[in-house]
Amino acid sequence: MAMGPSDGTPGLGGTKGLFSPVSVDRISEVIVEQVRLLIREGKLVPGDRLPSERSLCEQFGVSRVTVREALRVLEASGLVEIRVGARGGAFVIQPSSERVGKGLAELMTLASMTAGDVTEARMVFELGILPLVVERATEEDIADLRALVEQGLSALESGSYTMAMSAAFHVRVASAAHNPAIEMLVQTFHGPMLMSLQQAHVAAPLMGPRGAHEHFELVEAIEQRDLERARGIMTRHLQRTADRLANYSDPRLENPGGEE
Amino acid sequence: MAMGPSDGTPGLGGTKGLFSPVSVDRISEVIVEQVRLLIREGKLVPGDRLPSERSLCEQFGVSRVTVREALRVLEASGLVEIRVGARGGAFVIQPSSERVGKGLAELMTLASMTAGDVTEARMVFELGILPLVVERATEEDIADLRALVEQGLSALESGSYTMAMSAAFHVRVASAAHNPAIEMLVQTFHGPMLMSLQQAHVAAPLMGPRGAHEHFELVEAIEQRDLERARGIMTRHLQRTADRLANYSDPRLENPGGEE
DNA sequence: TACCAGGAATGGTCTGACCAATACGCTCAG
DNA sequence: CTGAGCGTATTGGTCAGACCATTCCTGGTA
Repeated sequence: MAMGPSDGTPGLGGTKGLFSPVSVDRISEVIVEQVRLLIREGKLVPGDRLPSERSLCEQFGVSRVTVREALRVLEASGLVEIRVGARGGAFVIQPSSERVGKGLAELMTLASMTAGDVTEARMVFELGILPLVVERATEEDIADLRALVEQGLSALESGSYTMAMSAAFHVRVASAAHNPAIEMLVQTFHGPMLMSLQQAHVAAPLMGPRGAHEHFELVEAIEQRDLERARGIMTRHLQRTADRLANYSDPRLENPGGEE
Repeated sequence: MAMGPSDGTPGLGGTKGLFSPVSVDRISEVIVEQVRLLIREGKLVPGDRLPSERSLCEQFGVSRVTVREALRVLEASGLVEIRVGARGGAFVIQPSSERVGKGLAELMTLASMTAGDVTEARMVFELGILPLVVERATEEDIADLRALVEQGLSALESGSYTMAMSAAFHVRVASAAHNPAIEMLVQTFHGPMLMSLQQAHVAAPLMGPRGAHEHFELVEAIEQRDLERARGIMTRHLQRTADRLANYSDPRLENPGGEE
């Protein structure tokens, strides 16, 4: 008999008469908010499993549809991961820098930003963190960077160099600053960058032997803790990227085709 | 009679035998991807209205539940906005810097970042953009900033100064760089910052008359296109914030209570 | 002309069912 | 006793049809 939210018991037991806001809208949103809060408070930590959908229905006093919509939102927000089958369910996950950056990249792609905007912001940031990187890079960081350079060089020879490889290098450099916020942001920058460049099929021209060699030199400078040299190399490297990008008529990211 | 996805017609007409990937999972995800693509391609632009749920059901050949789950994901991703009532439906929205920053702030809050991490990244960025700001700030920018400073001063007198006001000032400064990517990032930084600070009830001590005066001076420096002075002021300003933050035992953002 | 009531469009929710994927445990053969 | 294999229970994914709440528009009435 489909009791709607109009009768006395809208589902969330105990809300008789003392609603806090005006919110009568969207029960699923209330559920989302509750779970979000539990996660933020640490009552739910990554790895924890939420009750099954059917169980949540009972606890919240709502139908399965509503619970499922809430779970969809939580999943889309990157807070939980849903697995099917027995012992499945919604598991709280650790929002990794990678995951976060990816979601943001999606939105940046759609925002009103030009490739030039992104490049400019990138220059500010990647140059700004160099002091930190030069100061804090560990041997492991440098070893990883060397490996990436090697990998890049051989890929370049075989003609299989991709923008993703360049992005990986820059992100790894940033991670040597040993600051999660910085790492995430650099990662974020490369998302929309990649999309734009790959769609325009300009990966190869952007990264010639010269670029690869600059990567090599940069690692060297970092290893020698030579900030000025590192800064010089990075400036040249990014500036060249910016210049080449400009030659592609600076297409808006959300419309890689360009139409002028 | 509830035809499941097991019979010959799993819903999305025309997929007989030529699936591209292995993806048979989650029909709603396919719908999300289609809409996402349409938006990215510009076939759907902000303001456009998607067909009604019932109409989408027919077009996709799926049930309303499935369509609704897809819409939930799109909504959570900040791509559409859903309005009820006649002439309602799902409307494509322009992903504003504000909206994007908010979503990211949520995730940053949960990621493993300390307030110190965020502050450090903020220093790198806000200092790095100063040259752009000093160069590009328009009269309108400066007028806005002056207004914000005024507002801050009077709020300070009446004891009603909030961190949100400080955040608004810094974001407005960043927007004077006239680069959407930069503006969004600064906005993003202030999200988790605010949460952390407000929960710790340290808004007031962080922003005394001295901080307000620094805001004033900064605007002045920008107006005079005096990069060095602006840089000096900003450095002092942020450094002081960082120092005070450190006194609060650098609590992890996701656990403002601190437990050491 | 101005206002208000009714209707139509649309999202929000409910119910109850079935299918698909998965993991656990039991049975039976070796 | 051990291992392989097959059920079976659990759980998410989907469907169908229904009703309610909100909102806008239209047409009738004062």
